[in-house]
Amino acid sequence: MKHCESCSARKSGIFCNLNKESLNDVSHHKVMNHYKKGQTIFFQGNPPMGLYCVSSGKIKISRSGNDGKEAIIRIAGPGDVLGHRSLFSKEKYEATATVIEDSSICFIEKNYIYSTIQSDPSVALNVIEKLSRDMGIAEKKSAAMFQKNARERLADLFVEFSEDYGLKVGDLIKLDIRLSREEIASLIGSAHETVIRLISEFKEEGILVLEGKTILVKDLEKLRLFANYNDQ
Amino acid sequence: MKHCESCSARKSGIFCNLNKESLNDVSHHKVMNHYKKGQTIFFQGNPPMGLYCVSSGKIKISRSGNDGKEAIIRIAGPGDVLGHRSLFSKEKYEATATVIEDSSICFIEKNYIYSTIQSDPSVALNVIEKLSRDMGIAEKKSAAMFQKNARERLADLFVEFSEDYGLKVGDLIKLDIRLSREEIASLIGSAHETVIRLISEFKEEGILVLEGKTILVKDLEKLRLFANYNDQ
DNA sequence: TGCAAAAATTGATTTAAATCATAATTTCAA
DNA sequence: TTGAAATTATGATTTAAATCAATTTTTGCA
Repeated sequence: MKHCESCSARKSGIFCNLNKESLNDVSHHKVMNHYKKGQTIFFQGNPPMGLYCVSSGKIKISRSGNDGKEAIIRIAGPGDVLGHRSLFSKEKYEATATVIEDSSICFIEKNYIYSTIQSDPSVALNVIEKLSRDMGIAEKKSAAMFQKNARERLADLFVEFSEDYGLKVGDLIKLDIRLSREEIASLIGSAHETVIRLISEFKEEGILVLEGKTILVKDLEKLRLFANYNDQ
Repeated sequence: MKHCESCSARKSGIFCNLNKESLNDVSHHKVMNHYKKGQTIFFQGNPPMGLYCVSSGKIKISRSGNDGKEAIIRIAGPGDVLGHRSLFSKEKYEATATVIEDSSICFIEKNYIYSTIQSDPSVALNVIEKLSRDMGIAEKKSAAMFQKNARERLADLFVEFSEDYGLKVGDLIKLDIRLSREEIASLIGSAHETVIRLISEFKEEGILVLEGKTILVKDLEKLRLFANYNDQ
């Protein structure tokens, strides 16, 4: 069994301030599961029984509309917590979590989470801080859907990906995340054909380089400019 | 000085579980201010010094895009807390809070908030629950911007207003909130002309009744249908 | 390895909603 | 009370992006 103490994802999680002893306690209350690409961790509509702590891999959190159109809320990676929102608001899951890259995810039981929050103010504060940050991101995204056009939203996403999943390859930044054009479209709220067209535009303009279907960023500054300003 | 114990807004706030003694303590650490319509409580970009607790009135929380286009994140009313998100995430305000109806708002200092959260787990849990609920609302809204058209989003908004600000007037529901068409447009992410056109369509279809510029809902069920209700 | 299914691409067409333009109505301060 | 400014309302025009359609490429599994 992998121990929390040695989990590379711990430093950014909600248990980051715990001492060795408390962390050991958490370790004994978690169960680690391994998921293959395509598997579902939880479904929209189900009741939460605890929370999930991502050790490795990538997961998409999505909501399906009544016409079947999927909207991807966010992508979660190592150190991220899943299902906490519904757990704490005492509602059913309002989104579905699907693994997009083989993942190792720890499950921690509801009761244990609540008792830890109540007994350790630092955990409570971490949860509050995390929720607040996520809230800011959600609000920003919601405003962007209205204030920015598809090109700006896509540039936004690629800037974000460069920061979160960017690997240096020569003077390029390789985006180490495999999403279909359809999924990218669901992230920025557009049709997949639009994403394809915009990607080839960015390629024409020397901002992106394509290597098969992986995307490499050639000119991050230009991308940032496109994401932030509205001049065309 | 108005005491928290007698504040009609308390029951829904983050201090709702406090005993008389603790509540008295909160009372002595707050300052109540009165704001006139149009005044600003805090500006996007400023650093938060504490949080605001709405006793009465209504406030709009908005973000301005780089082209000056305003997006209204939400409307806050009695019992709502403002500025907590930025306070807890230790970021600058990412939105501006403007009073749209004369309001009485209590300010509570940052340090006091933090010490209360750390000493009283029930307050921490209330904050966590509130943030989680708000987060769900924000995510739902963000998905709706993509999955629903302007008509559905406007119907959504009026259903929400019926629940939050609806007053029974005969067999109609009067929406007790005064927003310009422009502000309504900024709430659903559309142009104000679109809102005007949709409102008159709804009037034609016998769903809404206009009395001057106040809106009354005549057929809430039909409105719900139009909103394409998708709650869990 | 081959082949069917899925995904990506490109082009043509449509459409929802933005923008532009103008007029009517309301609001509010002098 | 009145007149200018703001808001609401309607119509015409434009446009960004969706949808539809057809082809090529990639993927994964039998």
